[in-house]
Amino acid sequence: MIITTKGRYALHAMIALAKLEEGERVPLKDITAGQDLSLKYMESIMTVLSKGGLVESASGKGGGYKLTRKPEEYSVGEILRLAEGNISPVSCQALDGKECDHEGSCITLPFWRELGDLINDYLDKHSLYDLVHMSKA
Amino acid sequence: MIITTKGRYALHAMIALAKLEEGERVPLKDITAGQDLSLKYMESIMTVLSKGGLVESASGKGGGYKLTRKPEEYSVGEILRLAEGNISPVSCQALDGKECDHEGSCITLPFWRELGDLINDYLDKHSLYDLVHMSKA
DNA sequence: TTATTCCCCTATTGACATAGTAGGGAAATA
DNA sequence: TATTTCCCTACTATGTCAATAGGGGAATAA
Repeated sequence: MIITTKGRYALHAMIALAKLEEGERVPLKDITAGQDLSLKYMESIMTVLSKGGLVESASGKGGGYKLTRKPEEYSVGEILRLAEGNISPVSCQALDGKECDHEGSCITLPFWRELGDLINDYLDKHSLYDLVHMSKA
Repeated sequence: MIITTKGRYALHAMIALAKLEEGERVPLKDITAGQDLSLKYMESIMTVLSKGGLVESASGKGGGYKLTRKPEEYSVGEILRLAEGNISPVSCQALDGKECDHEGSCITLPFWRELGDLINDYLDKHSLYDLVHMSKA
């Protein structure tokens, strides 16, 4: 599985934030509401998104999270790559080219590389905005 | 990881068979030669390929495996799907639609579905022949 | 008949990733 | 003062992947 629950939670959180009014913030507990997982787990995910600069956080009363850009300025790819760490269809590519050097070069490597590119292209050409408005189609 | 070592071993075995002369058979131990994994493990993979009709087997002395069709008549996709069981980028799709029915319908589902289709299309449009001759390019 | 080779089944192991839960303390801020 | 993010740690449970190992049966060619 390339995309795990972690990436999906991150994406759903971003979608939730994308639906807010300009300037509005949402605290963790409201993001988590509805989905049955602990605040703590969602917190760890939001922290990654925050450190990566995809969302902005504010402490204290009235605080919470909000997007740093407009929904159309995020690609699904960057969100997922940040949350997942690594998105690649085969393990050979995941590692820094350490594996698969037995017997010189692997015949299938370019094939996997192209597949990886294909996937990333797809994820990059869709924006968060697209995702939010997809259901309306 | 969508594609695991199992799928890759299967693919490499098929590539090895594709390089044979017409009618020639290769026993398990020759397929495994070079790669450092047990006969038994490779055997389990070959059994799947055989049951799936992708290769033909013959017992006894002089026996072994060979392709049932020409290399250009296999798509990489069918080989991988057979070996892996399931190739899909997200777990929601992997299950028989059991999950993700919380709250009616998931916004991102069509997005994942399209990604899955994209991947399968890519895998299906490349043949075993392509793979064998890729390195010569 | 004997060696070879596939076929099928079972058991076991180790490693690693995924998927969470839980708790506490510090700092910011309305 | 309450709320809320931030940051850290520890723990567990489950599952999948990746193999290794062993044994018995059946086909088949030399």
